[in-house]
Amino acid sequence: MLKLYNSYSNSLEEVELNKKQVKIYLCGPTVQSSPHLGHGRSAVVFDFLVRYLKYLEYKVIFVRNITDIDDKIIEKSFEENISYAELGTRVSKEFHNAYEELNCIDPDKEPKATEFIDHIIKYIKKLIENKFAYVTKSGVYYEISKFDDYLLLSGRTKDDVVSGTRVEIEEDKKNPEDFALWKFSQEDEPYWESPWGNGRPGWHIECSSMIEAILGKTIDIHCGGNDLIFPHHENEIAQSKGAYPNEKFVNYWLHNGMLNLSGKKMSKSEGNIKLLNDYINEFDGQVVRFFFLKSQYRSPQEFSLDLLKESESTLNNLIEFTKGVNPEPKNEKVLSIFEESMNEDLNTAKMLGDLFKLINEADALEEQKLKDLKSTIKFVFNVLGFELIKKDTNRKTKDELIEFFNEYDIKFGDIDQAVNEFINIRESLRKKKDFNSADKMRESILDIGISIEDGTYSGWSWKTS
RNA sequence: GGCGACGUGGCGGAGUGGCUACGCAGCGGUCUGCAAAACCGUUUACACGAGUUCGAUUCUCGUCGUCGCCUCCA
Repeated sequence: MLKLYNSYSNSLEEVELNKKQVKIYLCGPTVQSSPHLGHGRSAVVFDFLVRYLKYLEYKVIFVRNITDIDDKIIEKSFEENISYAELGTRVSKEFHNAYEELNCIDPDKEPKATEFIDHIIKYIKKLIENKFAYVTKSGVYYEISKFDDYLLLSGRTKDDVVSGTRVEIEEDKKNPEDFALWKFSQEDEPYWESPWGNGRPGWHIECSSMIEAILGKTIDIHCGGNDLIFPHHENEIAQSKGAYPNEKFVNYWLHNGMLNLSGKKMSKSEGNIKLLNDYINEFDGQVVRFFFLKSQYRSPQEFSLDLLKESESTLNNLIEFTKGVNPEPKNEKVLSIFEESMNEDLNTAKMLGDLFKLINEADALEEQKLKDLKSTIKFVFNVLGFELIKKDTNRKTKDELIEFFNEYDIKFGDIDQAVNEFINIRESLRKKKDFNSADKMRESILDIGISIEDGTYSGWSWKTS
């Protein structure tokens, strides 16, 4: 039985979902600057969720939005002297590239705020009709005091929020804590026409509106980073309940933990951001993905280069262990470890530990059982979006390879042939006990990412690293 | 200040009222011309103080510390 931690009830709940249709919405990025590792974590951990639900044979409808208009985007586009749309398109591409490298499955729908302006306007109209919103000289605002259940998600009191309010207080707001649904545009700012004046949507309204437009009034699971709990998700609830007071908005709220750098949250405001693409390029999307697997999704997770290297080692060891078998669900123990761990609020860290316990006992197994163990581990990792295949991270060009092998009078045809000839030359040196030269060759071929391992019984083997 | 989370071995990170997770790194060994890989072995941690208990890292209270949110954030 799948249990998930629901932020709304602050407790682990046995989830009840309809096999035929599970509606999931994940708050995606504001496309204002390049994706960082925190964005990666959110995308990957909820990708684990979606993949696991599919494994359990739920029919999932997965929506992840793109916020392509907001204050920051406008500000940034002014700085760069390009349009908000140009900036948004460019950054969206970077996000898509990163998602692909991380092997996150594409959402069924990926709505953009600017594509739903009409619907957003209708939504705001409804809120005004329902007396939850009012119009001023600067925009349209949601009136918090009209919504009794405000702050049930974050567990605050309204007094806390008022005292902590740090946003510039608009003169014409009824209460400082009221938030904008529609902001009238200033000079030069992009705008859309509305019944109240030219402007743009506020940050929170797009999610309520797009969820309704695409998934309907009630969804099963709403995900996002835990830094969105307040105010973003709190305001989404206020909007959705304001528009449809008698409908349940979200059944399960899931929030992932933040990524820390030396104990501090990685965030735009802290300025301690590590860009996703840097690490995807240096390592491999799968290594970064595996890094996220090593921690339970709600825990804060510590990031450092060394920890990423550690992930690479661990992943490579798993790849070595499962080498030469096809992914198949054969070993019951592995499958039960997988399901029991995932059922406990997607405890991927526990799963990994328990699987390694089995691997450590594997030497005692007879051949077929060992093979089944490997197959099943490979299968389970496939379900979670890993290939367990060594990726060729060697970025040498063909010309560089030709040049390298030329040094040893080897004509480069393909890599296997060239390496074989290389090894043969080296073997003859070893036979002549010219170990100095042989060791030099072994050393030099590391430059093109190949390590040669001499074995007593099997002669030698080579593998790319 | 308010609300919340957390403090586990060198680092990371699960978990449990009693059965020394696990990973990575390190160290020793087998093997090897050497190295690597592989395999074997190895370093017995749960902030501190008190309480409950036959027994607490796990429950309760207190202390100290760290972190998050308090309308920018995945």
